[in-house]
Amino acid sequence: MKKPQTVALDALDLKILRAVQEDNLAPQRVIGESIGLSPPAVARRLQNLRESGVIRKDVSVVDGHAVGRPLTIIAHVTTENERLELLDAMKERFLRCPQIQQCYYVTGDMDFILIFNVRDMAEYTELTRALFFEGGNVKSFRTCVSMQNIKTDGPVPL
Amino acid sequence: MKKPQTVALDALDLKILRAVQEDNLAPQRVIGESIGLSPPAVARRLQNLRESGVIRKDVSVVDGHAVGRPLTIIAHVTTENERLELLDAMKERFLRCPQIQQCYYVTGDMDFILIFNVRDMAEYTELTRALFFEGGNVKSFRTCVSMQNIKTDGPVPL
DNA sequence: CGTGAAAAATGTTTCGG
DNA sequence: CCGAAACATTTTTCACG
Repeated sequence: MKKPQTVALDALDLKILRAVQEDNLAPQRVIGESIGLSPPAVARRLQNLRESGVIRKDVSVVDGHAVGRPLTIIAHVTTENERLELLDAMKERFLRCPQIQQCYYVTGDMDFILIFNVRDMAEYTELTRALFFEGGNVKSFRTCVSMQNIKTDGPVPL
Repeated sequence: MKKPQTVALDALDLKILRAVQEDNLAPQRVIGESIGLSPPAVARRLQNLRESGVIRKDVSVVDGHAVGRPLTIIAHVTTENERLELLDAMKERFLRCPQIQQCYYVTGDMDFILIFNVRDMAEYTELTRALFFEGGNVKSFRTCVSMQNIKTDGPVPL
């Protein structure tokens, strides 16, 4: 699974990507029919797209509410010190935390933006203790609770 | 595809969910072996999980860099007026915008948090014009550019 | 509810254009 | 690089414990 910066993608590849971003369990025959290509051709292109890393992975999307984790929380974290080792340590900590679904290192005065998926407020509070207070190198953080997840995991626009 | 609030999930269902959140193309035989279950048993459980909406969808995850959309931008939007119709109109606008990958309606003084996936800054600037300035009902907004996507699309913790 | 073996569908490989 | 046919795997169905 290499990661070349640019892979040549023609119009057919884009159509395939659009299709599998909606449903990657659709038979290649169905995908092929919708874009005018035979199943083997679709298979070959999909294999290339996966091996070249254009398709990073193939997953089921699980509903948080249905599995007892209804809360989405967005946290903004500003760091105390921006020394590289300290930042890397923070990234590692965020990466390891299963309740952190997404983590971005951003410009501006909020250095990290984190998106949590938790059972309830108590679980989040406990996490902030471990991650922000005892974790170190956190100057301040701000918490936003999502009242409505309007859109989640949208496809990459093509 | 119903959406009951709570579905009874036993330990085996959770193991299956953990597996397909990593790779939903893995043969049911492989999943079954890793948790001590026969392929048909895995199949039935997966079908139930999909029909009950616990598994919302099955998708390929596409690398934004590889398809010419390397920029991730987080925008915080505060609304002018919180009348329901106006908020709904905004949600609709954000939903329809393909470059908006995620949209949350949150507590606090930032009413919306948006995550964009765009080609370059010019595209984002153009979008802000259409969505925020000409769109109406936006009091102010703040832009954060992601310098590093530490973690994206993590699994729901189980 | 899980198991095991047939049947149907899907995915893969081969080969000729 | 595509497509048609042969081939291998997987998914599904069904009878049974």
